[in-house]
Amino acid sequence: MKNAVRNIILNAFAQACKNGLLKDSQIPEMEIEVPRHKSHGDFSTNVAMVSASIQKMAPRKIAEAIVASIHDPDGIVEKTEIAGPGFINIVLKKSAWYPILSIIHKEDKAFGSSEMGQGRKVQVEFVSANPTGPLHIGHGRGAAVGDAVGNILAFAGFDVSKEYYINDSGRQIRTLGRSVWLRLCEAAGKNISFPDDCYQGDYICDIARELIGSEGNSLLKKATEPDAEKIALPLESVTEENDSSVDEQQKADALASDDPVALCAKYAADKILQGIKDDLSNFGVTFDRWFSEQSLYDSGMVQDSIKEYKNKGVIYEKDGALWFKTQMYGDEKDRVVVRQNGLTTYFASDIAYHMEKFNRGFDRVIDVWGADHHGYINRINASIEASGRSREQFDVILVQLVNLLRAGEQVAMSTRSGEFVTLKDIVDEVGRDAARFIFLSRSYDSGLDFDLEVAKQQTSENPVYYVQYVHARISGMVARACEQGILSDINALDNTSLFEEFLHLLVEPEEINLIKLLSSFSDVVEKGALTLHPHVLFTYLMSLASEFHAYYNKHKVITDNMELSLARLFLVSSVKKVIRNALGLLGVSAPERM
RNA sequence: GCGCCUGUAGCUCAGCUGGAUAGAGCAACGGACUUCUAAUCCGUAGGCCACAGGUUCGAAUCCUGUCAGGCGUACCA
Repeated sequence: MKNAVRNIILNAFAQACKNGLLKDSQIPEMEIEVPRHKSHGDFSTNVAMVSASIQKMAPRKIAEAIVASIHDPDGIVEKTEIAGPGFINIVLKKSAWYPILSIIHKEDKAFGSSEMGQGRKVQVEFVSANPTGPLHIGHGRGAAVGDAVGNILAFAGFDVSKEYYINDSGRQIRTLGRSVWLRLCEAAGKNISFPDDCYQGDYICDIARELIGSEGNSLLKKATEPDAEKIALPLESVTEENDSSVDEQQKADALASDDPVALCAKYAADKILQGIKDDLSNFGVTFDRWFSEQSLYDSGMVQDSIKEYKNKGVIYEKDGALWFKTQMYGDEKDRVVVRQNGLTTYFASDIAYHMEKFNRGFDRVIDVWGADHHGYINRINASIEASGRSREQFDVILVQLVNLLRAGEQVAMSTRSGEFVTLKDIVDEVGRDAARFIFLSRSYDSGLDFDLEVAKQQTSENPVYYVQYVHARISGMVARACEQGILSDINALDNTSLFEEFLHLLVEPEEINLIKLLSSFSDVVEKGALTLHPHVLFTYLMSLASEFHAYYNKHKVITDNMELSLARLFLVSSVKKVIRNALGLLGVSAPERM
């Protein structure tokens, strides 16, 4: 609808030029917006004001010229007015809105989608938590955001691929192996002192016990050998002993198959990763690809990319280490890619990974990170720019922290001690829908208070029910209409021509407001895709639900008046479809019954 | 010190690619169920949009500075 109005204005502008009412045919960036106040019409444009300097005319004069030249072949404009400093306000006829309802029914699950992305390939990488422990609440927010952003972009016409990057290489995996091995030695009856830098959580002990069970005696036997616990060395020590060099893959030594610590690492990482996959799947999040960091080493991609950047002169040697000239691209200082001891840094594989992403043909790459990683942005930006890609092709979504509360009281969490509330705990306690909806209720630029008690409540304090209730209510109404024979069956609503002749009976302000809101859904999706901010859909859903509840309380849909009932059923059924589509983008279900 | 995010109603936050009279939920107060689901609705009250300058026809929105909070600032991941 907004586009229809835009065309009318653009045509009027051109016509006004042709008639000599305007001097210059140039149209600057202008806006067609839905005004805050209903008294300002259905749409409003600032085109006259922004053209003032080009036309060298007073805004109101320009507005008059445009309004005088408006041609409205479809007869959708009720009236126009010039207001304030030069706004052109446009009021549409009620009849202009009705066709939206048929469009919603015809397009159904595709209503609101667009071709904005023109099929461009976009990758959204999110969660990507290290497989060294279960997902916690922060990962949950990242998962909800990444998944929703991906859904929205896909709906807006991008070719989206969702990806999880598995950090299955390097130091932290070695540490995981050490942690498990030490717990295993402990279980074998040894008295060990568990280092601070190892993973403290109970799940490590569980894995150690499992490992004893599945691997039988061989591991247990090794664990009882004298000094068994002493082989639990950090990655640096292992590689130093083996006189590792830059060209060697750091993982090869650390995960040698005859090393019990390496065996523990492999087992534990697989186990934990499987848990992560299960938790995400329970949370309704699926990925198109799980990408292994180790595979970048195995394929030689890491070394290749280092070589390539060396050739370009952006990687250089200093103090026995290799540095990337990130400072040249706006970072505070240059960053190390390969350390003195020959081990690559995390940055090295990230350079390779991002290079690989673009090599796979993505036009655009979006990373979703926890806000505590923001210091990393400049680095990755530098590597992408140095490879000749445009900065526009890469976005980082920084998701701010989640503050977990229970009935207003902060829940103490410490990853260090291993005492934290996992995503699984939260989903088990409050449910998937409530969790996802709350995660997406606010802009990820802001910190989020997540109160477990509120999320669990089935009251108006909990927004997810407010919206889902609309969907369930309408389902109930449609079912009743079928029982009463007003509709032959649920599918009767798909036959739009049966209803169109009665739509003129929809004259109540609440009805027109609802239709207007429905018609703006595609604008909301577009805004979400443009800004990469899913919470705009949350806000939209809340206003749509609110408008519906108000309507419901004031007017009966099913009445003795058959024709009016049909028209209203067609309206509420449209609301139902849009609610379902919008909730779907956020990964929240739309129940038929509550 | 430097960098990123945030500062809007009592609380939690929308609004920020500049627009006309500042929005919602919760909390508070007063109302509405012989009714298609009261998990709902209607009404009242609540604001120097952190502060100070600037840009312009117009600033919560953009720029600069100040203050406050969170996070970051490794040859860690």
